[in-house]
Amino acid sequence: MSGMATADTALRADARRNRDAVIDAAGALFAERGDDVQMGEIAQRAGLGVGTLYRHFADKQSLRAAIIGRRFEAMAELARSCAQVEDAGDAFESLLLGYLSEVEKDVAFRVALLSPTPAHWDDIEKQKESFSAAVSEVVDRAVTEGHLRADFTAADFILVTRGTIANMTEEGDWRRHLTLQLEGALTKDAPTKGAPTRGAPGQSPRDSGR
Amino acid sequence: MSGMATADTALRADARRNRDAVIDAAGALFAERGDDVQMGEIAQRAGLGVGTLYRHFADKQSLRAAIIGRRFEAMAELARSCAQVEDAGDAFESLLLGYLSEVEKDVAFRVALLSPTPAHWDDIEKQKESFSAAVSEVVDRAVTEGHLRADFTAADFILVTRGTIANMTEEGDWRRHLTLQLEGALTKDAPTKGAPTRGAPGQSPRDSGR
DNA sequence: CTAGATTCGGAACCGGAATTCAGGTTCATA
DNA sequence: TATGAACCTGAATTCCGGTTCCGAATCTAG
Repeated sequence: MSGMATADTALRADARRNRDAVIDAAGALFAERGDDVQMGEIAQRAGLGVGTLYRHFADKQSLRAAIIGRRFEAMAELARSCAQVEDAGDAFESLLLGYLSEVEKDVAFRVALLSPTPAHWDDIEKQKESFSAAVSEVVDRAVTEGHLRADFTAADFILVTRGTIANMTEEGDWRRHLTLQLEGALTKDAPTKGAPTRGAPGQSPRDSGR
Repeated sequence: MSGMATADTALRADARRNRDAVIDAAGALFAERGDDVQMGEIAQRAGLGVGTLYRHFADKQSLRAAIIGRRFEAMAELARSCAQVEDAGDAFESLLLGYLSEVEKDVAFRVALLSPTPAHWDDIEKQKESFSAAVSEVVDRAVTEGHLRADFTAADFILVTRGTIANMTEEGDWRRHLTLQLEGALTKDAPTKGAPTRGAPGQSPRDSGR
């Protein structure tokens, strides 16, 4: 029931240093180009030989898992910290925005978030749950205080963010999408935008985005 | 109407038959397992040798493009047909639901919809535009008649559907996500759920076309 | 029915990327 | 400092799936 993960196994000083270098290099590269990065490139960027990567990670898959794991860990951390924020609305907002802006920086993470979890990932499944729990806290509080529709849940948070993430591409502007979703998710007063419900005097159909 | 793409080039009878077989096989396989299907498997399922696939398509990429192209074509068709529906609300609803339920059946199509278009795809870009135009018609009409928020556009339709598609996975239930989005996108009455605000005519389990 | 062009089959070929491994090198302890 | 375990390197190897190639099989015009 304890130190199981990767950590403390008394590595030789240089070994640990190198392992970290690998993680950094891989993290950066994956974040930038997703999965299409080759082991050789990672090694190079870390200033090491490929063999070294394999001394620390069984295979590419494991390396990636380690990287993604970190991200999840960080997100769980973020969620926990947001759960401490006084105002429920602020807590929710900072979680939502914080999460998304973090995700925005990492292609590989995005891919991981959009694809069904690859089975053997179950140690990451842990982190996910931890994250989910914290999110739940924040969401529930926001619901209770009337910032979100009464039936909104942590699962919905995932749905909404996943949707937004799917629109983090060249053309599709995810903030717009988020707004669209929120103004339905947010409790009905929505001061954010001026979305007039009333009669619709002719609006010009040909109207480009912003 | 006009004969367009690759079609009628006077192929030997059996050749055309085989080509169709390839398209069917590939279509089914891609729809089921996305990109991780090998040429050999497609050939086998079509009851042909790999060589034959290459007689009809330059490479795997082209084959896939052909398949995806069909789907887009079909969607454009769907959109055009929905544009004919009398009631603007019904038109929008049937387009939205029709589109999504079609997409739901095809993994490869989903992937194509979520990933940035691979450059050389430009003949597909055509179909996309055609689709987009028809969607625009439907959407604009729905907006004018007050079924959708005034600033809703065809681009938003893409955002919303893409978001929904991203949630077409094992656990995440996309219908719920769609509801969440709609109740913000739809003009402000939304009584569907036990939301704290007032209510008006609903809109969730509507009828389906006529 | 026959010749010649088309099309088919599928084993062999290839390129690219992950993974291995046989030394050389570096750390840490006595 | 000396010594051996731990670690590193990177060329060689393995894997894997797309693509090619050409004799064999099939069509169709005449």
